[in-house]
This record gives sequence, C-alpha cells and structure tokens, in this order.
Amino acid sequence: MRPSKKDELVRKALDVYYRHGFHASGMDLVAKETGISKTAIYNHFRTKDDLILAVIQLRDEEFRAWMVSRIEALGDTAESRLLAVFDAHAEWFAQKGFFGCLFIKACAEFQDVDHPIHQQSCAHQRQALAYYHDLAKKAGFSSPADIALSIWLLAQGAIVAAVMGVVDDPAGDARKAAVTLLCTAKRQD
Amino acid sequence: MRPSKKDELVRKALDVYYRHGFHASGMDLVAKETGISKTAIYNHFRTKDDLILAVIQLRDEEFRAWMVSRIEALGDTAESRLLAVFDAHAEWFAQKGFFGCLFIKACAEFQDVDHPIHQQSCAHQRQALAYYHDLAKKAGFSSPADIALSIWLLAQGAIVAAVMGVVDDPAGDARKAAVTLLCTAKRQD
DNA sequence: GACTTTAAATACCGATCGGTACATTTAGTA
DNA sequence: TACTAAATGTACCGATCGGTATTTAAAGTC
Repeated sequence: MRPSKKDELVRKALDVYYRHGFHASGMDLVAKETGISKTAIYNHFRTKDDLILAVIQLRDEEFRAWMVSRIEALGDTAESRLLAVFDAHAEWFAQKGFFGCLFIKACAEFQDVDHPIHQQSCAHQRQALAYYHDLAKKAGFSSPADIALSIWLLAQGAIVAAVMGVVDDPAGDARKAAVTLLCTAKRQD
Repeated sequence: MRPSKKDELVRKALDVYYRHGFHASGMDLVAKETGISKTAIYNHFRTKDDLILAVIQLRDEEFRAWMVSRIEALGDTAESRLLAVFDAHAEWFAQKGFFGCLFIKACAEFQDVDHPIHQQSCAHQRQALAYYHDLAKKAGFSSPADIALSIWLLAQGAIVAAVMGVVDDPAGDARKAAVTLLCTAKRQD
C-alpha cells in the first residue's frame, strides 16, 4: 500500500472526529465518511484509539505548522509575533470549519492522564508554550517564561471564549491584554 | 416521591459524568453508580440528555455559589476579589476530585450551538464574566468590561493549563498577569 | 386482611458499539 | 492464462447503547 492512502484516511478521520467528537463517532461512521471500509481501517490501525492517536498526531503537526507560518507572516519581529499570536487565532476562529481546539476536546474525552491520547494532546500545548517562550527570549524580555505563559493563558482563554461565544472578538480582547502586559514588561527592562 | 430523591440522583450522576465523560457514561453505569434503577431514572427524566441538562444546571448553581463564596472569603474589597478569583481557582485545582471544567467538557461533547446542554454551559461562563464585570465596576476601574474579560480569559486559560498539566501553578501564574493588568489599569484612572 | 394504586426491579427491545471471520476482488508473477 | 498473495467489502460477532414493557414489591385505604 502507498503511504498516501493511510494519510488520506487519517486526514478524513480528523474531519469526522473534529466535527462530531471522538466517542460520538463510531467506526461505522468513520468508514462511511472516509469511504474506506472498516476492514481496511483495521488493517492500518489495531484499535480505534490507535486511529485517534494518529489523528491527534497529524493535527499536531499540521496545526502547529499552520500557526507558526501565520504568526511569522503576520509579525516581522519576535515581539510583534507575540502579538501576532492573537491575530493568527482570530483568523483561525473566523474559519468556516472552526469547532474549537481538538486537543482540549481530546483531553476532555480522554481524562486519564496516562492515556496516550491525553498525553499527546498535552504535548502539543507544551510545544505551543515553548514556541512562545522562544519568541519572548528573542524579543529580549527579562522574564521570558512569564511573558510566554501569559500569552499562552490568554490564547487558551480566547479559544474557550470563541467556542462558547462569550464575546464577539475573543482574540482581539486577548490581544489588548497582551499589549498591556508586553508594554509593562518592556518598561521594566 | 420526595424532591430530595431526584436531587440525590442528579448529584450522583454529576459525579459519574464529571469523572467519565458524558458519551462514555451509559445509563446502565449511571444506574449502577447511583444505586437507582434505570426505570426510576427514566421516571424522573425523559431522556439521557434531560438528565445531563439537570446535571449541568445543578453544577451551575453549586459551583457558582462555591466560587463566589470563596472569592468573597479570600478578598475583602472588590479589587482584591478580582485577584482572589485566582486564589479560589488554585483551591479548586488542588481539590482531590478536580477533573477540569464540566462546562468546557460539555461544550466539547455537545458541539451543536443550538443544543440545550451547550447553551446552558455557555450561560454559566457568561454569568462568571458578568460577576467579574460587577467586581470591576465596584472597584472603580474606568473600563470594567476590559478588566473583567482579561480576568476571565486568564482564568479559563488557567483551567486549561491545570487540566493539561502544562505548568505547576497555573492559577498563580495567571494571578501574576492579572496583577500587572490591574496595576496598569489603576494607573490610568 | 383484601384491594387498589404507586413505585421500583427485572428482563428485554432494536440499534449501534468496537472488532473480526470469511468471501471476494485486485495485482503481481510465471 | 493459471496461480499466488495481498488488499478489500460483506456479513457477522458478543457487548453495550438509550429506552421500555412487564412483573414484582411496597404503601395506603377500607
């Protein structure tokens, strides 16, 4: 089999799980939506959890690559990129198929901290934080860890707000708070 | 039947759903864990969704009451209470049975924005924001809406961080950012 | 104590769950 | 073209899903 077949399956399965949830999507539905029979699916993956794990990993790679590319396109310096984080999130929220953060949802459905799906989802979030930390260091802030964490917390809050429709422009609101935090931190340098 | 019987059912069902998730918890499990037969459950609630909705409503009342009482105990002025929000969250995260925010998880499992469970969960979050807004107004900030939203975003981010174990003390980290924001806002008054 | 009414327990419904045995098709080899 | 091996689709497995019909137990009422 060509590797693209397997990748195609995972990508289509990602759509299904993202839209309908993990436990709510049975293997029959996945088979129907992907156009690949259950037998073929189970030829590639031993269990449903294995498939979901592959879905999480694909989303991890694709989404992180997309987010980084947007941040780097929207900001030309390390400091401006810390704010571009929220512009990129605003773009994400505005996408037609936006249904929240797959990793937050995965942790919500697979609560056991030892579960691979849970751990993989957490790893994604840590990498996001690490990226912000890198930006904060390059921007020359005296306490880059605090800056990075603030950005991360505001971004995650914005995602929750976007899903729950608490405010109209969660990314913009989070950005305003981030501007204040960065300005204050800069003044102390 | 006495009303306490029904309340007892809902409270025990809350435990089950909070620990195992909504779709992952079948009615047979709920019956076993609550010690109430399915027939009795369906005598009180027409469908599983109705039971879940009652669970969400109970959690809404109980959790909001608990959070407000802790915030008011931990802070004696409106401004200090805006920071006590994070101390209360720290207490919550430290509780043995902490498994994240039920409302975030409910929205993750019931994505349809028209679904009553989804809407009820969103309503809870809006009420939290409204409470922060009230505190910000009483504290005399010039733009209480921005302050309240910042607090809310940081708190939600802290919850996500607590669930995903991204950092050791998410509530404390969020508090630090909030302190900076409140100080900056105060200076502009 | 006999009778009625109400509530809960058991057993069961069709549908769907995750997963698989087996028949069928396809592709490669000679 | 005959044969083999890999991949696929179909049909099905026991278990469990949400929900209910029926039976059993409990509580009044006279």
